[in-house]
Amino acid sequence: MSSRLPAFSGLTAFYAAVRNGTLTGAARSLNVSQPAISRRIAQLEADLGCALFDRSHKPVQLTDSGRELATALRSGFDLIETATDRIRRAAKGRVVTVSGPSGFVAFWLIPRLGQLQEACPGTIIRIISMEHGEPGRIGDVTVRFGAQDPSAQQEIKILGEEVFPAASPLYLSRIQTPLTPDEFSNKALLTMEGSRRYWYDWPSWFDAIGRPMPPAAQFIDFNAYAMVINAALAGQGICLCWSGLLDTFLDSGALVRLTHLSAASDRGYFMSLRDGGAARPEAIAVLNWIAQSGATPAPTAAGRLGEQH
Amino acid sequence: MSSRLPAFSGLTAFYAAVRNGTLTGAARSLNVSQPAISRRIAQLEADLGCALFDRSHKPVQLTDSGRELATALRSGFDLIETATDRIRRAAKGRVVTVSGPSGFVAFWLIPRLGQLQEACPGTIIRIISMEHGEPGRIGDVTVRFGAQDPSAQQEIKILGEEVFPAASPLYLSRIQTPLTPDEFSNKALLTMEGSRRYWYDWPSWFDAIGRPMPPAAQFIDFNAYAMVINAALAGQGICLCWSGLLDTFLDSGALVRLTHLSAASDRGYFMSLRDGGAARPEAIAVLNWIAQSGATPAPTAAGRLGEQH
DNA sequence: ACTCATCATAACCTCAGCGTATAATCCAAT
DNA sequence: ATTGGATTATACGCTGAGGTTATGATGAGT
Repeated sequence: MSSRLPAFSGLTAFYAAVRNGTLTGAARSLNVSQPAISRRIAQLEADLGCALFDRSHKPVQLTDSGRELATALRSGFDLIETATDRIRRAAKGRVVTVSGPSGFVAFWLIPRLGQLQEACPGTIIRIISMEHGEPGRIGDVTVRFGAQDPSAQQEIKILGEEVFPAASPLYLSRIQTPLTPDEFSNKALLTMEGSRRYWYDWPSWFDAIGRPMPPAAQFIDFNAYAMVINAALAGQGICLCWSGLLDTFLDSGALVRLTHLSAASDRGYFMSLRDGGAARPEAIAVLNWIAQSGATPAPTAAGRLGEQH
Repeated sequence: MSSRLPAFSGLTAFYAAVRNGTLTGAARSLNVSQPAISRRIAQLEADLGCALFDRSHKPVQLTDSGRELATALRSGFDLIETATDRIRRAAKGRVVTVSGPSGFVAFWLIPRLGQLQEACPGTIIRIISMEHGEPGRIGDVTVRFGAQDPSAQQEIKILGEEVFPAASPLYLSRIQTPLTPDEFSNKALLTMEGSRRYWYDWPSWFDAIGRPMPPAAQFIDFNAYAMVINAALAGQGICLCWSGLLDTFLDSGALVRLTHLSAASDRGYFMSLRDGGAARPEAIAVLNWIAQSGATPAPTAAGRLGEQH
């Protein structure tokens, strides 16, 4: 590009003044101070060698040269803005956003991200971790944990809730093994702080397996499930594991299941498309891949979304 | 303008890369370093959400998005550049550049600039001060000092060379007045340093009036006539005055002519149009105004340029 | 395998361009 | 004619955006 084009800071300041009617209005619209606009336009006028505004009036009025430049800038900027908008939308169309509870994201989704990317070339996966209770639906594909909601739009259950205790070999090496639930007294039990009974915690787990809560258990609280698991992996105590969520750690032996006993409910991880039937094909492809990779073998009666017969 | 337009620093860097074929070539053409171009384009790509160049090749190749953006930028920048070029040329057409010896500029032309502007509304007068010996012709209207050049294109003599000594009242109050040339001994004579005998200096002035150079005169040298006159105005000595040039100071009494004796030659200030008969009307108008304002009443035989019967 | 050109990134530096303060000026209302 | 408010221009001080250099990674040609 020739150096004959003026500095764009001046052109954009000038054009903002044209559209806003005053230099003060241009400053507001560009989020700078009014003197900044004044100087930029003065520099542009020095470069061009003539006034673009008639300053014998307040607010300023365009000169003939200013009018000519404004027309060219409108056309030129519109061309560029239209092209960049199309490019941004095309790029955004290749982005599929998946949101879910932080535990699910950290321990189920992210470990499988490489496989997901390979399964969906050309799609950029964007992940948003959400805590329980955050409002609304964010992202093209949304995963939530909870009970089935019969009035909700179509959801796929990808993991049910089956919970059992586990600990790391490091922890177990410091205490006798195997450790049965009856022997949890005086043991460190890792738990989610501020639990709202939307999932099993230690008391409700023991209740579900029909055993009393062990006396003198020591609770260590965290405010995110990822921190609970990180503490368990570090050998700091016994955690509750959701079946299917921590398979990578259980399979690798980084965590060891402590008993065949488990508590189960009809809750689970449910996945849905924010836009339902109007979802983009890229989003449907991501949802289908997650569904077929989920530990729960049987999807809900709606089956795979997007498939037609 | 919407904030949706990307930063122009990125757009211009990208477009320069497209036109130059490589980022390195873009850096050269924009006079910045190659890393600066690299970062600017990276920021643009982050804003747009996609790659504009395919970097698995050297040099880089445009992606589909890059090609689309390049097309839009070519059109948009061309519109803007064409408009700004027209505006610059129109503005430049209103500019008439007058060049002349620094003494003439400082003491004759600039004091009359207000009147000239009033006589030529819509014309921007641009003045270039030149020292003797500088090459060529600069400016639409050129004033030179020297002898008439019969082979030169049409010139108007605006001031002849008639030279006499003068001093300020401040200086004269410190010495006896009136001061005749015979009494210049031991007086401070202000002179142009490095005089090349193209105009009167003190020795040649005394020779011209048929009197001996006064012994024991004290010369104070300056390298510009304007400095000589400023020193005289400040009461530091006696200067040589060119008639017609310093009328404003003589008329106001800031300088006082010391003798009716003067030296004269056929040299003088000659004015011409760089473009001769092809000069723009604005330039012709400026030349005519200067000619009619000059102290020399009779122009050369060619008369006023640009006048038709 | 080697060499060269091209490109990306880290670390450091500085001045272009910002904001604030304030004065000048136009315009509408009184 | 006066006044108050809005708009614009300019001086001064400050800082972080964007430059540079150094250097490593990588593609392409030989």
